[in-house]
Amino acid sequence: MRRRLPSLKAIRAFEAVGRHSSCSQAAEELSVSQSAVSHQIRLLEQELGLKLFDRKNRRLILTPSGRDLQAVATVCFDRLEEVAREIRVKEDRHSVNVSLSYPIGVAWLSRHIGAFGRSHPEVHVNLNFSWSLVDLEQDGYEFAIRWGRGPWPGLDATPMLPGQMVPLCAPSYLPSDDPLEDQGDVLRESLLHLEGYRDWARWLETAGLEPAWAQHGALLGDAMNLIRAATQGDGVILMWLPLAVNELESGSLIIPSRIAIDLDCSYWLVRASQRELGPLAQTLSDYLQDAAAKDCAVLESC
Amino acid sequence: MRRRLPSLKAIRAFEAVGRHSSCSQAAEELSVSQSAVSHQIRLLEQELGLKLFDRKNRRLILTPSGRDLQAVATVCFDRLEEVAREIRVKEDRHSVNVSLSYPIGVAWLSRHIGAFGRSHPEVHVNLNFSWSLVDLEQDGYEFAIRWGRGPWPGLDATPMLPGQMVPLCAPSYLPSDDPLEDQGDVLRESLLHLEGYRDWARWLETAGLEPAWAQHGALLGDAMNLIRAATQGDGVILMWLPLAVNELESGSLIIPSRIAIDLDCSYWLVRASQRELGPLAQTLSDYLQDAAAKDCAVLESC
DNA sequence: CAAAAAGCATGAGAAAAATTGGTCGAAATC
DNA sequence: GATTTCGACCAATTTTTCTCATGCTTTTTG
Repeated sequence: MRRRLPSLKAIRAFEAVGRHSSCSQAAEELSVSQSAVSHQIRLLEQELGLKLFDRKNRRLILTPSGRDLQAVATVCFDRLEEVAREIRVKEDRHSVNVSLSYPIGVAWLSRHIGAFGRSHPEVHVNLNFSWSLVDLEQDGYEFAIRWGRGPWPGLDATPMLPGQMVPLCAPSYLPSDDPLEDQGDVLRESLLHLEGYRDWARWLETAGLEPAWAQHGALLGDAMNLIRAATQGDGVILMWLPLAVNELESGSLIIPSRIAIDLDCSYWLVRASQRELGPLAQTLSDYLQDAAAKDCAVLESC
Repeated sequence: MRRRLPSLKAIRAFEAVGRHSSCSQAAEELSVSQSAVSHQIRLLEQELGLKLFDRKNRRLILTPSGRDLQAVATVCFDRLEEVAREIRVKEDRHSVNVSLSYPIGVAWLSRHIGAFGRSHPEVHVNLNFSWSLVDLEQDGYEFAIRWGRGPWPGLDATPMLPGQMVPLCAPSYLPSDDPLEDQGDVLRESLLHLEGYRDWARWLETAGLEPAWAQHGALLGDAMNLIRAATQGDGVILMWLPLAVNELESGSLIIPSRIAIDLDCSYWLVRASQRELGPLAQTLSDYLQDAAAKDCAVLESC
C-alpha cells in the first residue's frame, strides 16, 4: 500500500488556521511565525491543486473543499493526540497496568485501591476491566486478577480469595437465630437470585433440602444490586464470599449458615512466568495479596 | 486549543513500519532510505518516551502501546488520504458538482447521465443526493436540481419538469378503454400507494368521486417499487409524471386518465445568481435542460 | 480623513531537520 | 562457515522549514 498523502506538516498548519480562520492565531498556537504558517498553506494549496481558503478582506475563510479537509484533519489530530496521551500514561514508569475480570474489580478491588493510592501516591495504577481473558504479554499488562480453576500453563498464579458462595442476609432479617438450613419458611419464601435459580438450587441440594424451593424470588441481575437488596433486608442472597467483605466486616450482612457451595474456582493473582514484575507492579501485587489475606482473615471470623 | 502532537513525519514512518514490521519495506514504501526510517522511529520513541517496537531478532514487532498507536494512525492516514483524493476530484477543473434531491436523481437523472457521460467523456460529474436543501455556494455545488415551488431569492431557477401526479398502469391492466375516472370498480379495488392514502384521495376528489375509495390497497413505500408494481400489472398507481418517463416511452405504462393532481410544485434547475457557471457546468446544464424538454415532449404525447 | 494598526503574502537567507551513505553487529540462509 | 539480510548508528549533506524584512490591503482610531 503506497500512500499518497499531502505534507502532514502543512495539514497540521492548515488545520490550526482553519480552526482560527486566521494565520496569526494559528501561528501563535503552533509557536511559529505567521510567515511560516502562510507558507505552509500556500504549499498545501499548491500540492492539492486547489484553494482551501477564500481570502476575503483580511480573513481566511474555508472553501467547501477546505471545510471537508478541515473536518477530517481535526478529527484525526484529536484522535492521534488522544492515543499518544494514552500510551504515554500507560507506559509511564510510574504506572502499573492490571487486567481484572468482572465483577471482582468493582466489588473487591475498589475496596482497596483507594487506600493503596493514598499510601503509594507515586504509583499510577491503570485498571482494565474485561469479561474475556486477556493475553497478558500481548496486551501489555503486568499482572491480572482472574476468576478460574488455575493454575494455567505459562502463567504464575497465586490464589488470593476463596471462590465459595454463601448465603447472606441482614442481621435482623431472620426470625430466629437458628442456622438458615433449619428455617424452611425463610427458604421457601425469601430467596433473591442473581440470574437464575440454579445457584440456590445447588445450595439447597448441598444442605440436603428440596432444590425446588429455589423456584421463586426476584432475579436481580447484578451482583452489587443483589448485595444492596440483602443489606436493605429484602431477602436472603447467595453470593461469592469475597464480594461481600465490606458488608460482612461492617456487620450489615451476616452469614446465617455454615453451608457453602464450593465452586472449585477461586480468584487468582496471575502473571506471565517469564516476565519479572517491575518494582511498582511488585509493590501493588504485594499490597493486594496482603489485603486479600486480611480479607480472608475477616471472612474466617464470620 | 494547543495541541500536543508527536512529530507527524515520525508517525507517518512509524505507521508504515508497523504495517510491514520492517524498516526496509517501509523505507521502500516511503521512497527513502532505511536509515531515514530507522531515525524517525528512534525519534518518535524518544519523543513519546516509550518503546514502540520490540527488536526481536532482526524484526520489529509492535509493543502493545505500539499497536494502539498504529491502529489509530492507520485509520487517520486512510481518512486523510481519502478526503484529499475526494477534494482533488471535486475541484478538478474537469469536474462538475451537482446537488440533487431524491428521488429525481435515481429515477430521472440516471436515465440521462449515462448518455451524457458517453457524449462528453471529458467531464467528470459528481452527483450528490440529499433530501435536505443545500446551500449551493456554501457547499461548493455549481447547480442543483430541486423539487419545489420556486423561484427562490438569490437563486436562478429554471423549471425543467412538471410536478403533476397522474394515474399509471400497465396497458393491458384495465378491463375497458374508458377513462379511469369512469371505472369505479377498478378505483374501488386496485389502487397502490406510496406512503399513505392521501394522494389518491386527493385525486378522487379532483375527479369528483368518493375520496374514501382510497382507503384500501398496499403501501409500497418507495417510488421505484411502486412503478415496478404497476409495470407488472399489480394495480393502478399515482405517480409524479417525470419519474415514469422511461416506462411511458417504452409503453410499459400508460396514463389512463386526463385528470392529474397539480401539486403546484415542479422540478427546477437552480443555480446561484451571482456565480457564473463554468463551461463544463454550462454544458451539463444545457444537456439536462434539453433532455428535460425532450422528456416533456414525450409526456405531452401520452 | 489621515494615520495607525492588524492581517496576509512573499522572497531571500538562516536555522533546523531529515536524509543518505557507509559501517557494524546480529541473525538467518545456504 | 561463508553469505546475505536487516536494523542501529555516525558524520556529512541535502532538504525542508522557519524567520526576518517588506509590501500590500483592510479596518480601526484619533
